[in-house]
Amino acid sequence: MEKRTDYCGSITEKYVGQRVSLDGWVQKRRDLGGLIFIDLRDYKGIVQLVFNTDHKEALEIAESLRSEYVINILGTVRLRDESAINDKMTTGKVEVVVDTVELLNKSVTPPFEITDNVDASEETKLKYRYLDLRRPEMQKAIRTRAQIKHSVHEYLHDNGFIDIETPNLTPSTPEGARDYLVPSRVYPGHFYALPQSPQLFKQLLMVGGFDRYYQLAHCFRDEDLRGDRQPEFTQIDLEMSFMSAEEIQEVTEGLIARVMKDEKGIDVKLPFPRIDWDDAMARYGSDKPDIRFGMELQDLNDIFAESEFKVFKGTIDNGGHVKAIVVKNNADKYSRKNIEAYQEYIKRFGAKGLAWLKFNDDKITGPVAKFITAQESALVERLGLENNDLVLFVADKKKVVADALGYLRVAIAKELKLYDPNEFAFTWVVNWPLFEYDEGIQRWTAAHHPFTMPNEEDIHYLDEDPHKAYAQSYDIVLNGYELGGGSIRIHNAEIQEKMLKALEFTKEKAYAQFGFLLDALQYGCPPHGGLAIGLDRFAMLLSGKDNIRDVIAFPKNSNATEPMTHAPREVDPNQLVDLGIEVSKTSDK
RNA sequence: GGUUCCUUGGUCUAGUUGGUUAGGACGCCUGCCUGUCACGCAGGAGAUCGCGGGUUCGAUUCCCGCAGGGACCGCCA
Repeated sequence: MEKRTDYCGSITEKYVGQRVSLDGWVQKRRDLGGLIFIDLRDYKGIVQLVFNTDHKEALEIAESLRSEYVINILGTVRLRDESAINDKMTTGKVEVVVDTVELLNKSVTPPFEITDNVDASEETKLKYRYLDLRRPEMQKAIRTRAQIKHSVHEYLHDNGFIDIETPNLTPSTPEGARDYLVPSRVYPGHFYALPQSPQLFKQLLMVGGFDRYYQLAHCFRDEDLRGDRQPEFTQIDLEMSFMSAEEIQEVTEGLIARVMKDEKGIDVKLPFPRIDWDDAMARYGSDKPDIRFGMELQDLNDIFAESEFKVFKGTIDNGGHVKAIVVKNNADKYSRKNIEAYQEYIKRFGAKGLAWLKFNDDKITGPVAKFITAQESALVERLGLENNDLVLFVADKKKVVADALGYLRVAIAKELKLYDPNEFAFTWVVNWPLFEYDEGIQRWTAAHHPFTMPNEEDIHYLDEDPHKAYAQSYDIVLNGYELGGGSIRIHNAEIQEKMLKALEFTKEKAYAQFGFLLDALQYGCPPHGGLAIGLDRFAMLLSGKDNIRDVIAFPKNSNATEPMTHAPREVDPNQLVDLGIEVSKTSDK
């Protein structure tokens, strides 16, 4: 086997006349008889090889080559004839005349072609992930991810952060996401949990005197998957002592700016805009607003408070909201049928209906127009209606209005291409509520996590009316995705105990679960805070993908299984005996 | 846990009043071809129509159940 001198994708005019040795996979063979062309591929690209009767032995081997065979060749680079130039290839002006070829390995016929325009199903691609990974766009995405990690390590190292690993076998805590449990053999009936995040450990590192910690931490959450959620994922995890929320955000902005520069060549504008959580919900119907376009939600309660239109007035009288978005100059693109399809869709958020009207020739039309004639002029003025505008109303409870209109705003902007898909719009969402009400379990839970510091001026609410408190927490949002989030933590044992009490922890329960933290807070814990950025989502967005599967080498499918290795699998009964575990029949799937 | 859609050669798919030789494209195999790059030409192989049951003279097609897959809601401190 000849030592490789160059990569296929880098052979250009500069190489003309040079003798090269290339390794790669056979992309395509075009056999013209006494002349054979082979496209040879490596991760840098494809170059055309020529086999002809000048080198009969090589030609003979070339006849037997098939897709994905692995070969090494020796040959000479030459310019193609003017008529044979292929503008679609970066190597299209040249070709390599092969005199010697060695077959390094055969391949059976692959289940799908190794190309970016692959038409195989997601399932097939995952089953043959090692082939999927050979595709150029996958190579690019996984390499982008690696580059981001490299930039992160450099930036954080240069800024005095130290990389510390925290345990993966940790205690389970019932707050938050469902844990992946790992049974203990030594103590049957006892379990470790895989970390949902290194939260408590990084706080303890602050107590331990490492005032700038970071880690590319693997995290595990046993919850159902989405396009931007996998059961195991990686966080760029940061924690700092003696820093304010603003200072932590500044460091984070520097980190993001560095990655954007390294990976995309983009100089992002700093600082990123900040928006209060309350405003984000009111204006965008989302705690992770996509600010690349407008179409903000408009509150119309004052206009419709005395309306005869019962649907609106009734909602307002019951403490609900009437809000609308205006689709500018595109009313003609939306038929009654389109709008009813959207109405059907938003029912999943609990919306009972979708009222709408169109504005043309200085008047409103549509099914609800006749009910709101009294408010027409006020509405036209408030919304600044112009010809061919479409107005979509949702009247309901606050959360339903936000969910439904927040969804419609994004879906319609995407449909009408109201933003540049190559733009990267970062924003901070700050000043979150400290608590949120969980309808499912009928109690208040921590909006961020139980170790989040309330705003200074709200600390007194912890004793009086905890649910009025806002928190020193912040999310970093990119193009409508929650890229990361963090907070200033509670460093005072007294406040931490009040917080746990507000969450209805008894003192005993609090100590049983978080005793080590409560203890640590008493030994001179420095003020501290931090945040974590989802590496997978960041890589996904920088790669222009819409699923984090595409930036994870071996991801799970949407049912949290892995079609290639068939994880999770049943285990040998003896393993269960060792662990003192019995699988109940009813849970057997 | 729920809603909804899907499952036909290796891959992607067409297929309705229930009777078809289950059609196409790409891929694969054989032969021919010295300027192809979506090479071309000629020929060929390859499908128990996801599994089980039901209705029917007859089911890829209709019904029920199951399995697998996708999207979404819940869930994701």
